[in-house]
Amino acid sequence: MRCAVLNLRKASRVMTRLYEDIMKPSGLLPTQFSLLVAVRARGPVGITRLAEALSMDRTTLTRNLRPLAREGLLTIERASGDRRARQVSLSDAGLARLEVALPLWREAQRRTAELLGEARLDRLLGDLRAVVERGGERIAE
Amino acid sequence: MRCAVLNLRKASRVMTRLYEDIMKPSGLLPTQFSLLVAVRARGPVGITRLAEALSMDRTTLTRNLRPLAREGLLTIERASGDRRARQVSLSDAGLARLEVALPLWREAQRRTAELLGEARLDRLLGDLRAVVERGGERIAE
DNA sequence: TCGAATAATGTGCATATACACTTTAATCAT
DNA sequence: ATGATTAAAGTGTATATGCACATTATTCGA
Repeated sequence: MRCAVLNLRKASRVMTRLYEDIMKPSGLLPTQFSLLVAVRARGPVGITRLAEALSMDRTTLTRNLRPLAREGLLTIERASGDRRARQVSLSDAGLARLEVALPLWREAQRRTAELLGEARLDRLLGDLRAVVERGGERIAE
Repeated sequence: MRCAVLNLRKASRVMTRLYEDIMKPSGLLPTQFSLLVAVRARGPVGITRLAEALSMDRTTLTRNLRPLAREGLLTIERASGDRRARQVSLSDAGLARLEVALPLWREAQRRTAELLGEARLDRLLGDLRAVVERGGERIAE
């Protein structure tokens, strides 16, 4: 069917399984890997800001952090200034885990490019970003 | 980041919220709507076959059927021939619900086309289908 | 300064997702 | 015919997702 949400969700399921398979030896699921990468790129960062960067609901992020914090891959600490806020940081173990996962992630990327072709993949990524940019503004309401 | 699974999942979240908002008055979530449409198109259909059509794990489908069966929108009955199999069918209430939801779905489609432009949306749908076709074959292994 | 509005986060609940394992029934090979 | 294999489906467990509501702390206006 020519339905945007159905086709996005279907493709999302397929791609998630592909990355999961390849990245399994790292012990990280694709979402968890993305989360660690996002935290590494932003240094200590608040939950709300991190959620916005991932176009993810804040409360979803809170729970997605849990298994990673449980494993000690990142830390969630009360901020020094604002006592409401919490800062998420990558731990040394988290960085080490990322280094295990990165080659596997690159292999999954390679496999994806092989499936679709570089040009089509680039085009798809651009269109997906357009969806996020143009459709994601409701979040700020 | 130039990551296929991250961008697909992000876009999927954004688009899901957009459709959810618009379709809310129907009482159907996007996944549930897609499921009813898929059942309507296939008449009485087995769980495994339906799951394949949706690129969805069979056990996920089993659980996704539950709230719809609970509301009486579809029925799940033992097949006459094979006593292992179950047949999923759309009920009259399901059909009625679909007719409530369809105009809302069309509005969500219209809004999506407005956000991306017709041409870009068509291109995106084609690329997503390519992901499903080329990446989804692992399921058959 | 103190009460109201705002901001950052967490919880309860429900759905979505899928792997590993189990159960039951059909089919197939000998 | 019967034991082995295959096929259809369900369950246990864990993560992913987000809305409604609650909590706590900051900020801001009179």
